[in-house]
Amino acid sequence: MLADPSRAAMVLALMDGRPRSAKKLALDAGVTAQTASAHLRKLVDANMLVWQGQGRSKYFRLTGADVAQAVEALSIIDVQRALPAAARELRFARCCYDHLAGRLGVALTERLLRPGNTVLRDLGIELAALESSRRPLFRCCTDWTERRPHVAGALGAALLRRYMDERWLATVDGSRKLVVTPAGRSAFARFFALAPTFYAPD
Amino acid sequence: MLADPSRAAMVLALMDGRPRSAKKLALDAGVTAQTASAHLRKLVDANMLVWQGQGRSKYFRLTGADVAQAVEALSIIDVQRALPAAARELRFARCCYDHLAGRLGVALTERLLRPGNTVLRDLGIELAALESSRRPLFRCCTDWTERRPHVAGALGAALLRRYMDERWLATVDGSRKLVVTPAGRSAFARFFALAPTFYAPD
DNA sequence: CAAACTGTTCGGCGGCGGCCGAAGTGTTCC
DNA sequence: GGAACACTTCGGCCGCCGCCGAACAGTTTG
Repeated sequence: MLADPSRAAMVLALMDGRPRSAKKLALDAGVTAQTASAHLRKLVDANMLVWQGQGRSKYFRLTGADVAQAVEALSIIDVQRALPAAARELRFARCCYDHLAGRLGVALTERLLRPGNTVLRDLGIELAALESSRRPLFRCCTDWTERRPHVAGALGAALLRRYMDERWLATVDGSRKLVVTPAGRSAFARFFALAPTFYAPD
Repeated sequence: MLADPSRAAMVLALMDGRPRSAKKLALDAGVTAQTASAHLRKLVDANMLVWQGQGRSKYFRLTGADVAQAVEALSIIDVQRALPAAARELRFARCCYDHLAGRLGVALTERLLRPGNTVLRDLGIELAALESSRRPLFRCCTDWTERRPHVAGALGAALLRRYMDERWLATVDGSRKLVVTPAGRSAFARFFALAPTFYAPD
């Protein structure tokens, strides 16, 4: 499924967890609508995508976070070689379906797990409320560019939602890439004790 | 790379971490030697396999445990559907490169993490000795058939080695599949408090 | 040395599958 | 109603790539 460049482009475009129309995905992949239609059908048959009709459009999204994780896992092979510039930026911060991944995701997770920290309380995140959802509260999702864990599951999703709501992170041209806003730097410093030097390039 | 059935068969055959000759891999994939040679060259160029010459033979193995994990991650999509009989058995216990995965791997890991347990001491496994190696001592590798973590890294490898040395687990016809011996049942009950009912079919 | 064996390169065949143009269904908007 | 739009189906083209047979290079065995 992912071996075909067009299908890979479509799935990659959906990696931020937001639905897209068939037309948009065709443009992303650089193929005509009828070619895209065939590909999307295959991806749906393979249980990787689901869709929802709305008017005359069909909106597709990944079946679940696990599909995104499987796709992320594949990046490991490319990591070995020199990365193109665009991919380098992805390493710093990106959406993995509905939670935060990359260097930043790993660093924040590490702070979150430090004994005695009060990050969740400071942020006002209620674990009890999240536990009502059917999905697991906490999942450790191995970050394939960093080779270290970051937080996924309901908590991971709630945290990313919060970062976005507060405008600490912003999306870049509709891709999975994320950038830290000035407000975000200040907030991550306050809540997570993240030093300014963290943002320096390698 | 993995989209081709022949290459997939070769990589799958190497998932237990042991090297195999080009000829053996050609047989596993059901193709002639010259076809296999072309595939193996591609897999090496893609940094997925490495080889080592020995006499007139070339022995191939996976580049590392991370490649195995990426391959494991892909199985998630198939898990959704009805599994063929052979795959069902893989779910119970298998090698993931050099450590134990599947239901059994997850269960033993869970016991290992219980507060106050003395499993490592009982087994006589020296963490200090493992720390000398360059690879991480402990890695949490998400089990893609169980969706729960099992132990990887140097410790995971040391544990599997121990299970095999003690003949608690045995390989089945050279595949990744593992079966628990009678001695293994008794040992896992003693050291890990694993109930006999654990082995009952779903 | 020849014989046997492992792995490789070369050349050519064949088929799967991705691609598009054209035409058809259903929806929205005026 | 008709025009514009989103998506699908059909048919046919084309190219990539996996496959093998044949021939070749290097190693082991007698």
